[in-house]
Amino acid sequence: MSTVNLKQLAKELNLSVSTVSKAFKNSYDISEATRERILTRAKQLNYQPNPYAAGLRTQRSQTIAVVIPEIANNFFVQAINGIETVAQGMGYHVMIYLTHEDQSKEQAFLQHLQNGRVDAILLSLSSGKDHAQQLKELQKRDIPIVLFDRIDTQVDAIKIQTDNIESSYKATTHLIEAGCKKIAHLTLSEKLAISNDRLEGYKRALKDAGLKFKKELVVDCSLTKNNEDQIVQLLQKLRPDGLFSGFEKLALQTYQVCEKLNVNIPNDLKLISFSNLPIAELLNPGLSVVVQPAFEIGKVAAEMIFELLKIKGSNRIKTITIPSHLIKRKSTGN
Amino acid sequence: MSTVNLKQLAKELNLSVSTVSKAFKNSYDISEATRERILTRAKQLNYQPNPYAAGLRTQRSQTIAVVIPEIANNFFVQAINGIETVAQGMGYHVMIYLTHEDQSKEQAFLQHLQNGRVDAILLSLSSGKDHAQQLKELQKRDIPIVLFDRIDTQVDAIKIQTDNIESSYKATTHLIEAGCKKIAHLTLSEKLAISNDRLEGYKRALKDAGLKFKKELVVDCSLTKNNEDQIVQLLQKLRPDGLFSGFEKLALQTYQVCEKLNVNIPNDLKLISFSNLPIAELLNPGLSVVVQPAFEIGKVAAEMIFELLKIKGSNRIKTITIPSHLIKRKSTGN
DNA sequence: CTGTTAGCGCGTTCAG
DNA sequence: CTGAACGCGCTAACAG
Repeated sequence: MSTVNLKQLAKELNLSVSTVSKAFKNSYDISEATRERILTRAKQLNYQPNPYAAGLRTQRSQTIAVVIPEIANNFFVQAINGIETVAQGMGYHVMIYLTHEDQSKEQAFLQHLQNGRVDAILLSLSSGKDHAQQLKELQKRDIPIVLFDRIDTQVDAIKIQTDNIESSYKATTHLIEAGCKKIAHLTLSEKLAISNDRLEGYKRALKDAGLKFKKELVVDCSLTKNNEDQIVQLLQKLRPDGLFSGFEKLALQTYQVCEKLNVNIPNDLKLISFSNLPIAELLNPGLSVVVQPAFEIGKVAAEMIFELLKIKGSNRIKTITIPSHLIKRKSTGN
Repeated sequence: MSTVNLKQLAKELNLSVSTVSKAFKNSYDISEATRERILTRAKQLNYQPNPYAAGLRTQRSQTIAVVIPEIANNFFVQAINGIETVAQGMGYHVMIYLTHEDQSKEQAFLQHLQNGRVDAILLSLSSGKDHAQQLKELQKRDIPIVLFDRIDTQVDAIKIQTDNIESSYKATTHLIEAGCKKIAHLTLSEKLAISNDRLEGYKRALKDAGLKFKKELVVDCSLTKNNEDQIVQLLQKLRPDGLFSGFEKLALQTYQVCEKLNVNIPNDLKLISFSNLPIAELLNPGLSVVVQPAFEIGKVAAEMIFELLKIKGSNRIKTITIPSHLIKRKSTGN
């Protein structure tokens, strides 16, 4: 705790608290001379106004919360980067809450954060069941929420996402063009819009290419914790020649499985995945990737938050979509 | 802001504020009956005590700050994970501040954070010049600081790090055992203890193996932003057969350069690096890695913070070292 | 231009 | 067992 406070500083200067206080805010209303004097002494004593006391008065914490499923995920890392950049520019502070894909924890956070600790919440949903109900509760309060990436279509809130359907369509088409006839798809929870959209893009691409959609080629990896087994099953029993993973983590697990099973990438299996691994296109031989504009999404989401904080109330619902980037890898392509 | 406050809740119940307040803290001193009544009604109205008002009274924010150079770095991500885990368990909140390797920004944060916004600071230094002076200033205040990973030997504070010298020794020795005769080393700022230690381990390994240390084989990548050029120079002019990178980012850049220059890893160049990339040993063919116990370091650092917060004042300086893990890659090894 | 006063929402003596 | 009253550090009328 800052040891010197407003009262002490005022006494030092033989001024009243309000005068000193105003010297920091209203540049007018205070003579330049005394203002100078106050600021100098304040610097000397290293006076730091207590933000919470100020916030108590102004009803603002200058803080936003970022609630995300996990942080060991390059998408979220880059998103945080974007968020933090914007927040820093606005003089705001960023709190991080990790739900670890635990929906009850997510709910607890959101509930708790209604207490005024933060002015707004940036939320990316955990892969649990429908969040609509719980989010509607929060909509009633006046604390703004912006959903990003892992959104829920049912909820009326601002949403920032990427073009999941289109990107998935392109990714799947990429595999088809590379000669794949039997393309598997790895996905997370069916309850997430993001999963459904990616599945949808995959389906459409198959359809447009005249390939049949087979349900058994789609593996939902959210239910069990042991996704590896599911992937092993998929590869061994169905022997797909292409695989489109909707999520980086699942692609990485696929790599591991392939190594174990002696499945050669890209000869035996061509792989493409959503991923924000640093220079993924370099490190992953044979892996084409769909790179989400994570930093941008974070940035835009944060900007929306600050817009909302200014125009409190004008909560026109809108969804912003920022396209992803498909990076093709030669070795997959032939 | 939580719409219902203590006063309103008290009025609802025909009780005084203090009674209600005590119902939440002192389980004694309040009859079980009224306590029950209060808690139920509180839940109904979704009463959330304002943490800042409470903190104003108790002089605690229940918040810790994590000040780090960057977040697009797997070490820091995992460290945050560890920190957040511990903090969450303690009911604490975590604020993130990214200095982007900008020392003036770092200083500004540390300065600013003296205002009571956080109870303690977890700090990993940016790669600037000596931090000793600036940190000593902060030592005078009563806000605890724990340094982790990127520490400064000059400062009297608790420090959590890994066994940089030993790990680097092992890593370099690994290259030597793989037959390398001319081993380069990539490092960051000389001002960071971590860089020096890693360099030191490298030197010792060379010495013990009877290899001469050559200054030109060591590239300090902190000064210029275009590290790639430096690496290109190194590889083209000196043609090392082994390379030990002290930092993940530099190893990744080396990969890129090698691809451009058509240098084959591991045939032409054997590579080993500190890295916390997810399953780095899988994704990076030919790359042996030194994996830092990032999560553990974060956890221990956070635990130290909470110990400090309890035993305020007893700031016995100590350094905790947690060993890294060397993962050898067959392809490097022969 | 400066000072007085009254809260922001909560915790905490101290009476009763 | 309960309530009245004060103060945490600061802002914002309102006076002067």
